[in-house]
Amino acid sequence: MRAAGPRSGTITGMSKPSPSSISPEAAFGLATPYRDVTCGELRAADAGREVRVSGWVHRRRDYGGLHFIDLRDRYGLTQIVFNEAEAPEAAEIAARVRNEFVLEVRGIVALRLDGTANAKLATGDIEVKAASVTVLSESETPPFYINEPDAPVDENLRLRYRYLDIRRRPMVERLMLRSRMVQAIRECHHRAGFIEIETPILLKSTPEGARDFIVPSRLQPGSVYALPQSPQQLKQLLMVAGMDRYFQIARCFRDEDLRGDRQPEFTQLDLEMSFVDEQRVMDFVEAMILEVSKSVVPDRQIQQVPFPRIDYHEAMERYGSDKPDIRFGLELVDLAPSITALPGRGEGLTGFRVFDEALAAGGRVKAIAAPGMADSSRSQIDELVGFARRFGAKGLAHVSVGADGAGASPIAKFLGEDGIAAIVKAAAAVAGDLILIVADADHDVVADVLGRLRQELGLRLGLADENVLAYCWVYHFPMYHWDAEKSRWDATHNPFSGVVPEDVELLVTESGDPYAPSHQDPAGRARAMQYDVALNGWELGGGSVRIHKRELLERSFALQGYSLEQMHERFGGILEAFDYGAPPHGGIAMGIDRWAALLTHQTNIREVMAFPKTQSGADPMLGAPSEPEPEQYSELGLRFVGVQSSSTPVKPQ
RNA sequence: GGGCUCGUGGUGUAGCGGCCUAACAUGCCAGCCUGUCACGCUGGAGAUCGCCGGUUCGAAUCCGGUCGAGCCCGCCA
Repeated sequence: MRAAGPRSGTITGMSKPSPSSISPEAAFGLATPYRDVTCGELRAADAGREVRVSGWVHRRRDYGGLHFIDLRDRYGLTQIVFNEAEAPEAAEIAARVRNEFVLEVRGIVALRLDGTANAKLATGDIEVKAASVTVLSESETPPFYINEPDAPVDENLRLRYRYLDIRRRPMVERLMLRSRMVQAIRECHHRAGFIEIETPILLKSTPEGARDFIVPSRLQPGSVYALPQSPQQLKQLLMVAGMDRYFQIARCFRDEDLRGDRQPEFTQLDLEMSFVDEQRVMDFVEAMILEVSKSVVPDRQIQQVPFPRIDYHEAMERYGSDKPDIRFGLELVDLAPSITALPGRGEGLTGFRVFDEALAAGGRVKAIAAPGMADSSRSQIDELVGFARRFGAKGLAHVSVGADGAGASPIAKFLGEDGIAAIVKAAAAVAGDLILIVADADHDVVADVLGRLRQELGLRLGLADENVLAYCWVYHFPMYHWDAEKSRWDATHNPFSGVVPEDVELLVTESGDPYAPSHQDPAGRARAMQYDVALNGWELGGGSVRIHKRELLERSFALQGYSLEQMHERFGGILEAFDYGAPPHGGIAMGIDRWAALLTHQTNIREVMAFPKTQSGADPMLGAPSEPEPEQYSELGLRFVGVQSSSTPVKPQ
């Protein structure tokens, strides 16, 4: 089983490459000095061919004088037969080979014996009768199953041996799908006249948004670069530069805590277009998304085309989310109109103090009706109450609808039978429903809690069809939200987002001093020319038509609490650029990892990344992050003085 | 910064105060087997139960700490 002696008849081992003598087709082909065909391509029609194949030993079946080896590569599996009677030398090697050895096999393609074809394999009609075999590489016993796609493996172990994990079929398929996806994206953009431009990874730090990753400069000790959170400013500068349509598959970095859908480095499809309005950007992006989806996952049903376009306020009212999962209903219902109009209570009162106080404070009482949950146990209800409390609700009232269609509830003693009946009617609830009610003075809390409950219950109750892709747009987000701590209006998405034309006049302060924003400012009502695209309850991407006039940009920045000096300190480059003829422009950024995850039925973007990090930002395979060498410190003029947090760097193994 | 869950032969799990000299499956090793494809049969090796400390007559099991992983809140668009 040690590598067989010198190989004859192949060109491996040749030490002096000569000028090419093969055709471009052959050069682009998969054949190499080690193989004529891959492990996935032989068919019945190939019977009789003499071939070389190379790959990994996927599985062995040993019958003494007869050995089967399934040889594996990225393209598939091919069964190799070693027969002691026909090729004793090869059979002897085969008997001693183990899983994950790398072999080169020469032999004849043969139809399998009658009744022994394997319908589960694309190559199942044939096998290669081995004439000779070379062990190209031996392997230790792998630390987990590579040949059983469904076997669960501890994720840390997978990451530590990622190169083995990637050999497993599900990972191969996900990475191949992602590659096809990016290819389809590129094709769409090139067809639409976009040009792909790379932007720097070493950028200037901006204190806005997420925490930057910092790279110290050796040439300018004491100064740092920042890794891009996104190429936002650069793509706008490319529009000023007249590139008209730019895109990039861009790596982005954010030094924030990780989640299943968040890694410190991730990939965005970043694009920007000149001379466009919201409609034009959304039209292109939607067409591109459709084409990519159809090309990559042709069997997945797309819920609605054209994609629904939902106004932000409507999204919050109906779904309690700015990234609604529209595969199912379970919509939020406003109960206030029905339960404040009943006889026998005071004007506008419901009789239930919790509701009345919320409404009196300008809040809301809203509900969802969960089908089939009326018979929930006390502990199941308690669990839902706990869920609601985690997200800021003070409580969660419920009404269960019995077989007769009548509601029963602990709060019936406050609301009265007619109050409960009004709730059942308003919620359009039917027998078996459990109506869940949140009341709060803060509308955002009501929407958020019910929105999360809606999403959670939609998945738990199986209301969301896993095969459906439900894309939708949410547009006209508020320009700003009030940052009480810093006493300024904070950009909801990005500080360059444009305001919808009819709201331009709202970009003023109540005091009249543009640098003295307050909570009462009309700016709080201004809507942005900003759109997000959501897929099955995940935010896939977001963008906007930008402000391209310097005067308006300065007004918007003033509301965001930037003095003139700060504005120039942070955004001087782009402000100056806007003095030299900026075209109207807009664009979007989409999370490639999230998109790939959703297209492969994953809930975790690590599953579509070749080398992701753990939740503590570590790479268990490479041992990153690691301590720098002392020379690296001194060259950069740095010294480690300790950290306040308790996180400990991971030691390389 | 916080909450929850998990850590037992190579892998995945069971065991949750004494009956554990730690079980099962698979993998691994050896032998047999010429038509299998998760081959089969026989035999064998392999874990001081993440680590440290405590409680107890007795700890894989209970408690505290710590390290690591995952999910979530905060954070992040």
